[in-house]
Amino acid sequence: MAKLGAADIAAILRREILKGTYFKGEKLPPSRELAETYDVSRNTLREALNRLGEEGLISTQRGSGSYVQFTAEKPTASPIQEANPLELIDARFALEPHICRLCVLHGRREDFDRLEELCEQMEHFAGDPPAFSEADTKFHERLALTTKNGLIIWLIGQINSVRSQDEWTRMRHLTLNEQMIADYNNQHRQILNAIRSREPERAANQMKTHLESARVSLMRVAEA
Amino acid sequence: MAKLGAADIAAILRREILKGTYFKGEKLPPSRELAETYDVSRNTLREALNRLGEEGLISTQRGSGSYVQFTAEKPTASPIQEANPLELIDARFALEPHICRLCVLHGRREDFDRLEELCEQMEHFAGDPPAFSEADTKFHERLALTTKNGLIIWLIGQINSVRSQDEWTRMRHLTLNEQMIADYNNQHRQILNAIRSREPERAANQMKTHLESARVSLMRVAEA
DNA sequence: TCATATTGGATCAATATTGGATCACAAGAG
DNA sequence: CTCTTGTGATCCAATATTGATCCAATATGA
Repeated sequence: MAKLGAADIAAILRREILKGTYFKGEKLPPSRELAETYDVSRNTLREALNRLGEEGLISTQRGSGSYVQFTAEKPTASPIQEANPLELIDARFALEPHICRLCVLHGRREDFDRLEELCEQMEHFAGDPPAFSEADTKFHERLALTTKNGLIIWLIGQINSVRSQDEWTRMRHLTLNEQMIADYNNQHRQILNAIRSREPERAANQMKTHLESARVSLMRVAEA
Repeated sequence: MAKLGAADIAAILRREILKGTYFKGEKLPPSRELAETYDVSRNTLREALNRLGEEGLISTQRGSGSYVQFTAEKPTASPIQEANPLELIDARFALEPHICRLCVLHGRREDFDRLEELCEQMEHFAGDPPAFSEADTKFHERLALTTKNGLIIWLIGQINSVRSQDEWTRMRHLTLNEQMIADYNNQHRQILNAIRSREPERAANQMKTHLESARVSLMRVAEA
């Protein structure tokens, strides 16, 4: 990265403030610290702060610090909403295989029965992609619930609420022909069987296979 | 972590309240306790509470405590805040090994250099548990950043912001003797080496080993 | 009810941190 | 060359933080 000047630093900080990283009245890090963060001298950094001060974005008080004066429209937007489908599937690749392992550890009869039900639903909806897709989502949510780990359940919930989920769902429906659904149903069965027979690694691997199928079909659509 | 001041504490608590972590009327922990939690003097903490009081977010009653006055739009009920340390480590078990794989895929020279720096920092702080712990957190954050996956970075950020993180940190410091730190440093090196030599599975496995160590020492403390 | 513990309120001197200011020097652009 | 910009260093002045101690209001429980 090229060496940054006062104007660059001012631009960076200006964007941070306008973006809403800080609430109004919050204190910026000390000038010495910011200088180190951006790898410039404190003189340069102070010059940048002076410009922001002239713009009225911050006010700085000797001996105390610099304080944000600007009120952002929507403070702290969640970057989660901008995730793209490929990021999403990588996140699933991280979480879901291990979720399968935890299902083996913490799952009980009734949990497996519910998963069984959902499998049957999905098979029943083999000719109805939207209905199948809905049941599929429930199946993955149910897997998360079976871990009995509140944090993981929450994480999966967050992932499912990502806005790009819509796009993902749309793209998904494009790939969901009967053959694909049959494959997925088979994979879901494999996963459930592995969990039922208490084989954590096999369950995790079946999930990886499943996700890999999903990724491949996703990329095939993405190219088109 | 840089030393926190009254403005920082106020910012942290303000965000918690606005986010809806506390319900209206709920009592905040005693000032002495909060002071210890954030590792500041009670004077500083009281200064922070005073500011929140002037903003009308809380009201404090002498001899009784400080009470939240603000009603959050959506009382959140984010179950993430009640995660216990074991749930937390299971979530890490899910995410971090795969993060290592993604680091192999997406990491560049400069990413590895930064990780290298953090490794050196941790080794340098081998005799200073709090400083080591801080660098350790940064190392894991940096791994997430190296994936270049915004969603995963966000997920790790969420996990790190869990309130029980404090408890986890506290318990952690109990186990951090020099031997433990030496082990961790070795494990971090192994992880970094595996990533550098582009061996995704070895990197993931090293991370599993690392997390397993952490889990074991955590459970040892939990029993005591 | 009353004794005790807990909680917030307040003050003070010592120390640490922070922004303000200036200077000599170096590098690059015109 | 000259002018601009950034650097590193140093010192200063304003402010913040600390740790300790005591007080006052409230909560708790016998």
